[in-house]
Amino acid sequence: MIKPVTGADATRQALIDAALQLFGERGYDAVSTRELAERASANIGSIAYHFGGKPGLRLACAEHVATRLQAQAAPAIDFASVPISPAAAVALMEAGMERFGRFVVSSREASIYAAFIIREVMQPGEIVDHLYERLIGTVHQRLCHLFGTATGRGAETQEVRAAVFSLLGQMLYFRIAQPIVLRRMDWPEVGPAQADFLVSIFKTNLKGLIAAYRKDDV
Amino acid sequence: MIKPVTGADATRQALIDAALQLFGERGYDAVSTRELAERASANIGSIAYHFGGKPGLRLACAEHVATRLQAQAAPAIDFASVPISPAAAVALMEAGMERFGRFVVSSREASIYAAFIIREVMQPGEIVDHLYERLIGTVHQRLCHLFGTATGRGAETQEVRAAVFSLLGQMLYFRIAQPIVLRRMDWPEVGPAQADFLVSIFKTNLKGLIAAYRKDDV
DNA sequence: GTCTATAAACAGATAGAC
DNA sequence: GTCTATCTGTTTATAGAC
Repeated sequence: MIKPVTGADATRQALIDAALQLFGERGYDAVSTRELAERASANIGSIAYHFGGKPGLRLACAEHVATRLQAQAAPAIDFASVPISPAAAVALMEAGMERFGRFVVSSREASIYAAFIIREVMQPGEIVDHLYERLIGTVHQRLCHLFGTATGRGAETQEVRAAVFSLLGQMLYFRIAQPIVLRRMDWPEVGPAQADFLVSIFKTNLKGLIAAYRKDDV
Repeated sequence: MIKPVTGADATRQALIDAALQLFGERGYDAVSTRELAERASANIGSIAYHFGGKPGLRLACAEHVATRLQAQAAPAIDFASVPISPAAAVALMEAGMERFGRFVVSSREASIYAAFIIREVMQPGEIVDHLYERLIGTVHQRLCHLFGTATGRGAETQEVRAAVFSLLGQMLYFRIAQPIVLRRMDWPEVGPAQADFLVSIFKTNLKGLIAAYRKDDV
């Protein structure tokens, strides 16, 4: 099965790329099918043909995001199901922050995905159900295993679950609120130097959180 | 100057209340003026009369949010300009987390404001400029003073600025992503018990962050 | 100030030519 | 598969009655 770089599949992918960007930037309802087709260099009818309509394109975007982010996060969390030592758990999380955190704050791809996801999360519906089951739930669960091991707590305690949300939430915030962050930090953009700095902040925060939740410390 | 509870001012306020809720829930572009007027028990023409049009109502919403949140945050940060001891700074921040954090995660008002703000932040324009100058910038600056004092660092260092964003970001995240949090935590809602728990999480995170950034520790 | 009628532009969906 | 023309409903803005 060879995928052609042009033709139907190319049009389909161009529509998803255009939709992810525009839905993320301005929200699903604010984007017209005409603008989507124009951005994708396709025609209006192609949306109905490939996805059945605008809602179908929205769901296809969610599937694309889930697949791509799952792949991005996999190296950092795939070892999360096997038993490991607390020190190894800490090392895995730091490596994950280094890799995934940098991706989140500096890549254009993550910018688009984060905006799409947060807009769906704010407007619960079938799309967010899909994202939770295919992406958010499993990633969070595996991170809980790592954080629970690192702190000597049960992976599925309420404290660990909430702490992992704190970790994920701050990363998402630095991505979503980047215009505000740039302004306050006096940065023109998030280039390599700024990404390095933010990754170091994430690591410091991670260390602080692990220390604060470590079982024998509380 | 006595404000009438009915008449022009009441209509104006009803429109702002309805707009804040609907803009936050579905986004500015997704809400029609007809629905706004209906929710506010007003007529469509009143939006043009009181605000000049839909964009004017949007700006009025931002002003209302900035004023209300500024008032909510004031008790926690108003002492932030006077010199205080590190221990006093820590105590002020913990008290602020207790008060403001509980307001953020459990009040309906904060839910509406947070959704409105995050949508504007994601779509930079004149509204977010207004919010930054009237609310975000000053609150962040004062929190930097507290956090800088608590950690023995300069209030305007990059590390302190970023750490304060981490603190604010996690609170905003728990509010914005509440549907996801409820699902993962197995909560039916954020009632008093859940709010207590989340506040305790915020406090633990604050302690962890302060410890991680304390000057003599790094 | 409040409310209604209407205008001009826009939306998504679809039938059908190629 | 691609593209266009068109249908039906909805959008914001506005003019004017009360």
